[in-house]
Amino acid sequence: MEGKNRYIKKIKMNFEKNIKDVLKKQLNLKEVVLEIPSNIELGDYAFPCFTLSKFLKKSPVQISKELEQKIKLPKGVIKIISIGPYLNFFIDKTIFSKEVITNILRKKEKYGSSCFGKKEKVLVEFSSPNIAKPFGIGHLRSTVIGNSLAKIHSFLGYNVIKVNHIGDWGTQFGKLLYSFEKWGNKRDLRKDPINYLFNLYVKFHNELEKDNLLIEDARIYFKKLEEGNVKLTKLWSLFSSLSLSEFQRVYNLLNIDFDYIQGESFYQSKLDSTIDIIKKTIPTEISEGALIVNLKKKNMPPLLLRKTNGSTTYHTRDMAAALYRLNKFKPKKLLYVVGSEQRLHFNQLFEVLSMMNLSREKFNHVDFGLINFPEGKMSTRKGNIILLEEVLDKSINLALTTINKKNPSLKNKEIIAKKVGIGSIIFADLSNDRIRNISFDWDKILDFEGETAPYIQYTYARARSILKKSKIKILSKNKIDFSLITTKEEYNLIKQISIFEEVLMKIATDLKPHHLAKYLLVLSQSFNEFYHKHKVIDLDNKEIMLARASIVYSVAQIIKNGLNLLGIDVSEEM
RNA sequence: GGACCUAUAGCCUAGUUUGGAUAAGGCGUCAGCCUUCUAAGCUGAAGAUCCAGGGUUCAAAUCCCUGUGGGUCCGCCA
Repeated sequence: MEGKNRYIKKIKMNFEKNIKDVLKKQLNLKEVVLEIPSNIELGDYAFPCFTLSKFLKKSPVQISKELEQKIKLPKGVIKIISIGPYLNFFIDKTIFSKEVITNILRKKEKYGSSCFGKKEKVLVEFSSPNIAKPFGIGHLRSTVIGNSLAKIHSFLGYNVIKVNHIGDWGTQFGKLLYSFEKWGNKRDLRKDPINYLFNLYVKFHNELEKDNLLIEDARIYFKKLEEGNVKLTKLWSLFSSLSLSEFQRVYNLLNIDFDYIQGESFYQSKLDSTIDIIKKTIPTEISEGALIVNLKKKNMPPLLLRKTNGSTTYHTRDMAAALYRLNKFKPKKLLYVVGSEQRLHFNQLFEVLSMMNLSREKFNHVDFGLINFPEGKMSTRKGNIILLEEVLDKSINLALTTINKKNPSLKNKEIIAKKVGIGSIIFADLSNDRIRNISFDWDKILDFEGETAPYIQYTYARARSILKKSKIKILSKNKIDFSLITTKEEYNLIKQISIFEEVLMKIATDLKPHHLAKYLLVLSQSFNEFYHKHKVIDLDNKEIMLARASIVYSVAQIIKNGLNLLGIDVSEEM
């Protein structure tokens, strides 16, 4: 708690501490707990009197009433009122507003950032699409969650390493190489690489249903690949480079980049030594001809290091990756942004690492739910998936249509449509707790009203438009009279603004970006309420105009900073 | 058979980790608001046995137990 305060309490006046000190002295207690009232009109802090009633042998209502009479005003507090069993504190809005707003005017696009992370390294593994398969809507989740977590950690002063752990190895490539040799040719491959390979993959699975011995052929092909068969390796690397250049299109669209693209194949040369280290450090055994780490004591199935035929599994490659990353980057935290269906896999992996005395706490499986069709599961193998590019394109097109309808004279329509269309898709994913499954619905994902990115982007454009029309230059050296901030709507905004940093810190702890998405929605809602109730541009009262404009400026700045941390762009107009 | 996740208005969700003041928001429905800073907006109304049943507590959507529904996973796929 203390450590937390050190980083986030840039505000000089520590209202909370002042109130606690006075209460502690008055009640002769070592510790008191304050709450934030549910309604802003009930005050800024509240002290519940329930627990006291036991040894004071009075009702909480009575205690609260007596305290109201006896207690002296803490510094920064202007009013104390007993409301039922609570003692409610109202702080000096002028001081509070001044400290919050001056802070943001000073820090601008850095507002909310800090040195909380102390430059410690955080490795984020995310996106990780599979070569030779289309970039489906399912891969959106890891991509945008990982990107957002990476950005937020950087913003909080961590040294972030972004790794794209491409699925480019394993029996699936045995299947593909086998299929290509049997049914494929290079001329058709060049025309439309991913679709062509994808169709081969689907064909393989169709054939597999008729003849389940085919899987053995696939395993043999993968074994040959692992052993460095020249012809297959050449083919594999052709598939790989064709796929990567297609993926790059999606990353460009989403404006996402990586520090390392190290697919599973990257660890191939490190597998033997990895197995050696594991064998030396912890007990392993041969079971049904395969090399395993037995995890029965941990109530888990074994970790499979080497298959009966001698080739490796993704367990082995993930172990190699973990050891390599610990050794090379010495990270404080490692985040694996991978779907929740792999939970057991990561629990096994982390358990083995912990058996090897490699600190378990560093490793985090940032898991998330599936994207399903309302009628059931999407399946790459069966070929019923939705392409991410298709979703993005549709969304951008719809945004363009909407602009033409609502604001036909707007300049740079295409650029803005792209920001809105893509932002909308990203936000739809990030705005709910990642653990929940998502039921894919075209109508829902192509909706720009209500709790969506366009709603927030629109709020931003509104705010910027006011500032532009007011012709006021908001500078940190401006003399702003904060005592003119008197309305409920204004103060509500100041309160919202003040907790931005706390929201980011929470995300660094529980790794859930939806807190930020929900925060930006509430901030935008509060702003729109304010917007409709109070006029900012008022040429008769320049002082009030300046005070209100400083709030408008601050809200816009936070929306910009916040959306950016989710990987979403804003536009000055829309 | 076992393990993990999940359940909040017609629908989608926040709140659950850290128990407190009338359970919050969006979609949809109904009634209003554009000659005044962008209506992708705002105001109001209707709409909730917080899955069920027990327990702990002054106080439970939140903690504990037992069920039920849904999802995911359970060595040679990743």
